[in-house]
Amino acid sequence: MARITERSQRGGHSGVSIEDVAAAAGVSTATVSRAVRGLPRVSPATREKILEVAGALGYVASSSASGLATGRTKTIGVLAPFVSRWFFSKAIEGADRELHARQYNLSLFNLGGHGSHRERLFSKTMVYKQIDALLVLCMALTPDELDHLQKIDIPLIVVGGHVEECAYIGIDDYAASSTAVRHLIDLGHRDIALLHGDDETDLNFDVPRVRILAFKEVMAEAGLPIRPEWDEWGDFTVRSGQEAFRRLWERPGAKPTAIFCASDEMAMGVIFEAARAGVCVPQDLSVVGIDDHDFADAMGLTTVRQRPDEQAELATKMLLDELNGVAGAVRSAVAPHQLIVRRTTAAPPS
Amino acid sequence: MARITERSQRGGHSGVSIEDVAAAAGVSTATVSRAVRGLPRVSPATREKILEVAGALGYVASSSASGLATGRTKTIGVLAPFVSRWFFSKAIEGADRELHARQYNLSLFNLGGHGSHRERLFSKTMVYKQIDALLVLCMALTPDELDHLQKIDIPLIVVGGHVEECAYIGIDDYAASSTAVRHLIDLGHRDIALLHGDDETDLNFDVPRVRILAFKEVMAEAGLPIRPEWDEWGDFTVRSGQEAFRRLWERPGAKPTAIFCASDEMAMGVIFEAARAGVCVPQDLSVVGIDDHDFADAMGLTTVRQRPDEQAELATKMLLDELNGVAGAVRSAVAPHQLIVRRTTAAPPS
DNA sequence: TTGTAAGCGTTATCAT
DNA sequence: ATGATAACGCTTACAA
Repeated sequence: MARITERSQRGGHSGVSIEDVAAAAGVSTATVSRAVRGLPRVSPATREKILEVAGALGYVASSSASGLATGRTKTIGVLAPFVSRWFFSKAIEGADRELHARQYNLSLFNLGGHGSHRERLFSKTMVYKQIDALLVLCMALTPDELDHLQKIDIPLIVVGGHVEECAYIGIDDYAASSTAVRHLIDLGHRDIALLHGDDETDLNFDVPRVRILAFKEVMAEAGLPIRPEWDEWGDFTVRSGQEAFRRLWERPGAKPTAIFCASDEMAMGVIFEAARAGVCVPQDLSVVGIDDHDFADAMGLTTVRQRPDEQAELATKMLLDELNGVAGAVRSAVAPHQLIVRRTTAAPPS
Repeated sequence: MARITERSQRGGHSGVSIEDVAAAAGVSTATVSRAVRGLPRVSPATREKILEVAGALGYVASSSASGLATGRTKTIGVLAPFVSRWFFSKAIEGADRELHARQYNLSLFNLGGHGSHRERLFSKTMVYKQIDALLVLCMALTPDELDHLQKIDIPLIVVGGHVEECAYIGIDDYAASSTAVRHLIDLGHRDIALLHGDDETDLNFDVPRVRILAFKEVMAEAGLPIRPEWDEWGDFTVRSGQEAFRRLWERPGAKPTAIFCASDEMAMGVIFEAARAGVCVPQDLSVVGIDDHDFADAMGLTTVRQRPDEQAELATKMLLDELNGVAGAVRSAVAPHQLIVRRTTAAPPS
């Protein structure tokens, strides 16, 4: 009682508890709890009064307290190797949309690509017991990490790439890549270079491999040669695209008339650098990417569109459904992709 | 006791509590608590044993429980109008770095630009009582929202723009803009267009205004005319830069020889569209932006660099220091900027 | 150095 | 429909 008074005198707002509301409304805390959560077994009159009092007092439940009582934190974790790259920022946006629409919080864990503070995150208190479910964005997990997550035993889903034994949402990378390469071939290209993603780094795991495979098989299918000296790699960034182009053009010998890039950012790097080198796109060189990055339209980049935000949104929905008791809500699904032909691809010079 | 056994049989890992550890180590929960948190008053031997047991059991404290007990959630909230735009994603990255390095969690709230689910976020349970401090990224707050935040009474800081009565970290927008415009003037330009940020939208609040002001004053100072028909606006996106360029070039009459853009993304839009229109940059048109976006280097964009990640990192540090008892740790500070001359600016055509 | 026990603010189970 | 009351798992005086 003394405490309640103290608080009221202090100016209220800061620490009004359910008890304060109960006292002010002349009911028990149990009733307040039901009322504010919209649960049944509260008479309309009581509910109204409680809501009014609660509003006036600026009451909002302590998440720690209800978390303790219910065992659920109402927040889901999002694990990402980067946040400022297109795919990831879009995915985060999508997850956030769904999460906040359903009154959940989003706890972001940026692993920073190459296992920097990575170990700490997994083995320590962080992820664990702070979240009800986990959304993993496009990154490989070590067996250890996987094991750890398994033990935590919370709903888990990965977006944008396959992880063994985990449900995942993503496009059909093989089909998407094939589409892009075939587009080039249909245009009449025979000398096609490949700019694939880095295989050494841990992120994007087998996504790069699948894209490489698709390229090779489609080329072979069409009876076209695959030249090792036209097989370049990058790490999905613009800069690596620039560097790849430079290496390609500095090397003596014939030049390709087209290049298939495993991501739009790399494709853009190629285009920027081609412009500097006086190589005209698409007259001298056709460029196709994958993603449909925000800038792709402005640059006229031909690409295969995917929507990471929608993928993440769907994944989040599944997680939340699972948490709400829908058993089996979390399941793998393949997201759509679509070839978008713009101005960086054309028939090869004759 | 019965419960402990049940749990152990269930497979352990999922719900080991401090009591389980205490029992297994033959000490009290108080001692375990001290030991795992590295507090003094625990003999080396006991500590070692406890840590060992805790490790074996896979114990990690429940954040809800300790949150309840201590009144601190160990998470700070980050409010952003967007997450997939350069400034914001970089800032989030910076905040995350500092936060996770100091064992804090980052709870992300994406307000989505124009007050969409915005009201809900502020007036409801979300932000409130879930976080120990708040980092606001470059957005205006309504008086209501401000009032609300004031009442919550947690450390607050804003990055990337001024909000009344709040500590903020950001570059000196006036100086940065002046530098950019002066660069153009020094190059010999007299016919300079302005592509400023949208004033109507709520984000970036007075940042646009300051940049406009700087442009006008520097122009006036140099005795240069400001033509209303060369005063275009955008919303900081590439697309809006493209549209602005189109409007500028479709309009009959003389064309500027240079354009000062209030952001790199808009500058890029201008450049892309100029290329399509056959206008050569920088021969026909010099373009300067602000930001030093990830793509700026690849495109050769002359710009004024700022580092949102470092700004957010500093802001976060201040917040954390304040939480750790350093009174007055949260204070306004101006972040550095630097003119980076690249290849989109040159002397005007003679 | 270590233990006891009283909170912390909710939720949930039973009664009533 | 409403109210006691026992958890929930941890922290923290205060004792020992």
